[in-house]
Amino acid sequence: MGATKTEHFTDYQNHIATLSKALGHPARVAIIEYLMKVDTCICGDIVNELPLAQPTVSQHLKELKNARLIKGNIEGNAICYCIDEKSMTKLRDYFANISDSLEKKKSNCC
Amino acid sequence: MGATKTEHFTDYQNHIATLSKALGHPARVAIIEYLMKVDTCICGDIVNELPLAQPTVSQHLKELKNARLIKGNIEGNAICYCIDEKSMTKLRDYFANISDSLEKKKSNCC
DNA sequence: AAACTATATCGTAATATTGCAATATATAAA
DNA sequence: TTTATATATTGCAATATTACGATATAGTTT
Repeated sequence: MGATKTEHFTDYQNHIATLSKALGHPARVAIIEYLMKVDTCICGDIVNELPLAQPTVSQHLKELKNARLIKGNIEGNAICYCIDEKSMTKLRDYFANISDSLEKKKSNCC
Repeated sequence: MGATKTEHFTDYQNHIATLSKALGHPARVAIIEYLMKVDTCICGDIVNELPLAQPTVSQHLKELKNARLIKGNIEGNAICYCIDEKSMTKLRDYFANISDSLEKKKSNCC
């Protein structure tokens, strides 16, 4: 036990869960927000923005990268991180679909 | 260590993280999908839909309820669960905002 | 080459999550 | 009131996550 039984669920369910899980930590939400704020993608200094040690930030960046929420390009010495538009679009579409369906149904049983 | 340092982040960041985290497990995504599918809110039998034991499902439902992604009304013997529209709207708005901003910027640096 | 800078990895401790059997609770049906 | 049904809670084992100091890696600068 302790391990998620991913094999029992559909690829789509696992994918949405992976994307959501990656955003399931305030530090990672903060990283996304920072990447949005700086407009152009930044090369480093996310560490200075967050109240966490460098290895911790690196770990969070890795998780966002594994989930494909961000991309990282090597830029000489530093690494240039930015948001992966595709994944964000996927999440937007997922929740938009749910929200719109609920609005149409107006199921007011609860 | 091991505990998330929530106090270092904004309420908004923590809120988005909480909602995302709640959907960060395929079983909970499956529950949401099931609640969408059955149109009217169901009273039980989610357990029969999932490849997990009853206490495990109950626990997942509790987490979705804690995050306010679903609501549960006592209906005699059983409990009537359904999606909380407000939280879904919040997530939709969050990701729509990010997606739209990215589209406008067209920051093609990565 | 040596020193500096930026980022990643390793190792480890603290805590959280996942999953389920056993059990509790509470309403419904007999 | 006994029995059945639906859901929650408890307790516990296995695993995952979070955080960070120490260290490694790799490019840059001097």
